[in-house]
Amino acid sequence: MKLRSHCPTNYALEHFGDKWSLLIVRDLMFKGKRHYNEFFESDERVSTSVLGERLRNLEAVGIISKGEDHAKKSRIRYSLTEKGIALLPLMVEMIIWSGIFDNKTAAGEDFLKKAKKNKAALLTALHRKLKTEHLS
Amino acid sequence: MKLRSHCPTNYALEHFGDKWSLLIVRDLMFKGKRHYNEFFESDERVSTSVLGERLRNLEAVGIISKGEDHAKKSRIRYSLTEKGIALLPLMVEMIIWSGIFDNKTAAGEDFLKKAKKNKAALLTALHRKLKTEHLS
DNA sequence: CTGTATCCTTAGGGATACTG
DNA sequence: CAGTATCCCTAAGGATACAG
Repeated sequence: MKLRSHCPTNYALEHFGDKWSLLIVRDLMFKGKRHYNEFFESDERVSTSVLGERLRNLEAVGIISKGEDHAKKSRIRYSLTEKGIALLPLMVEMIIWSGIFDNKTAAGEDFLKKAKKNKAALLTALHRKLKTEHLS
Repeated sequence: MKLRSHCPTNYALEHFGDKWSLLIVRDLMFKGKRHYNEFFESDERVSTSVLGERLRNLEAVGIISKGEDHAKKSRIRYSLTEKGIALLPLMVEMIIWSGIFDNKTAAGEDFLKKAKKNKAALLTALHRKLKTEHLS
């Protein structure tokens, strides 16, 4: 990966600075989705070519990993890596920011209330959950 | 602004989900830059056309605002709006994340240490500073 | 089910010149 | 100084078909 600069903001943007990558992270992190077809069916209507490319890229930069589903070996299951799980605080801040400024997003009221009341506790709980579910 | 969905993650991505917008926010937020030529001179080497388009867009979505420089009325000065300043926690989390995983970024050691030691205090201090400097 | 491959169209972006 | 306008090329993305 050749970076435009070594600024930390830029480092992050070169990893996931596009309109699709973090939607996959969101699906893995908050929606319990783990399979290709589940990502494909998300509301934003990604195309197969874009989805394939983003999955490949996220794996290449170490944010997600692929493994076979233990229930059905022909089925591939995606997981967040440690690097991916570490995006949790960033994702939560994104949700909070949108919650403040998007008056149309009624969804997630409960989440926002929790985040406002005790953010640290919410992060700890989610972090533990992700670790047990995604790190083998 | 026509959104692909009303998911909060998507709302945020539709605002600044590209490789350039948050670099401008970074310059305003952490580098004290306020003018066109200063953004243009940043390390990532943005082109004039892209810079112009991004400034226009960030203003259109309410993250930055334009005003004339009180020192020199022909000079335009950019400011973060309240909506832009509210991106502070998100930006800080981005920097922390990159600080963990980018071993080449030695810069900002001091910032990272402070963020780890007492994040809330750092945020409060920066937030106050931004409010006094950007909100007239 | 989990993807690739292909085709085609559109959007992003670099370089440069130019304007108030 | 603070941009816009233009040109041109490449990258991104949608649609569809196909493969293991």
